[in-house]
Amino acid sequence: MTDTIDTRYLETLLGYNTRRATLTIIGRFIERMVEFDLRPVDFSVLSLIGHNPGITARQLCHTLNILPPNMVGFLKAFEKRDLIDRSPHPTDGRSMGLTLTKKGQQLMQKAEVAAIESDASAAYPLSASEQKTLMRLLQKIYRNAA
Amino acid sequence: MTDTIDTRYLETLLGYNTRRATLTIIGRFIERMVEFDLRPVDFSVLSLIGHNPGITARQLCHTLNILPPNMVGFLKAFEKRDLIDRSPHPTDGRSMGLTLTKKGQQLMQKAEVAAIESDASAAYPLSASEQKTLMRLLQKIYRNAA
DNA sequence: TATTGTTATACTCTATAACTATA
DNA sequence: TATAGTTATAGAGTATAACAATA
Repeated sequence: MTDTIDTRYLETLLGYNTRRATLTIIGRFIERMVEFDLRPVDFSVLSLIGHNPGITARQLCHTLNILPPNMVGFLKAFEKRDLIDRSPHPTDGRSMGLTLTKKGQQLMQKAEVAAIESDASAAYPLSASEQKTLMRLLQKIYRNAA
Repeated sequence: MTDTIDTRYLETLLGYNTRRATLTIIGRFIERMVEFDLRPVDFSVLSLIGHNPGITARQLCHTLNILPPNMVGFLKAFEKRDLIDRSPHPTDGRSMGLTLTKKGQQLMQKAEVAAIESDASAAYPLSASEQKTLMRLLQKIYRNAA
């Protein structure tokens, strides 16, 4: 490994750069979430339930691009950990409305603060204005996707 | 699915935004590479071999963060497709120097052009100057990772 | 003793088919 | 007939342990 590897071509590719940055940021996030026993997908699901009480599994799947069969296990595990409640949906007998339990709320309150801290630490080489710009440009890409 | 889901908190997170943008860009890349029968990881490996003739498997693993046992199958498949050659390493009898075959060079010449086109199409909502800025900010994040 | 490449294997993540209960 | 949730299962992708050959 004394030779230097030429990665200049790959570094001209947007996909390569976004992927590397994602790995850096998510890697840090994973470490930070160990204390809450949450993986990134757990965090996203619970955060959405917290901010959208009564949301259904189907809506979670659609929003987070998770296939329904893969959501089942997540929700089961959250229920077992007493982080969520499932109540009959008011108008649709097939669905269950999902809410955070008191324990779930307390966990996510701390986890969401930690997530913001983790992000900030990953973005520390960037100024506040650069961070704002970066978010704006990233959102432009995935919102305008054809 | 008539209700709107509130994703505002998640959208304040850098990790969420980079991941969503990565999925958009890589998704497009995957489609574009179908005609070359290359997955993203195949493209990265072959591109590095092309730009670094004589590179070893270990160097590829280190550069692309791939574990050695998982590289074995990739290289076997490339050899079977007559895309790479393995020659004895000049100074280290344990290693093999990897190079692209003529066929591999021809494939990657086209694939690298297609990759740039795919990137450009994913980045079309951004001006040229915004694209340059985005790359710079992303590189700042993964290069300065603590 | 350490490193390269390899085999075998396990674990996680993601994807598909098919079923039930309800709309 | 279509949709929400579920089960079972298959396929990628990623991880660890252990080995032979070479440094």
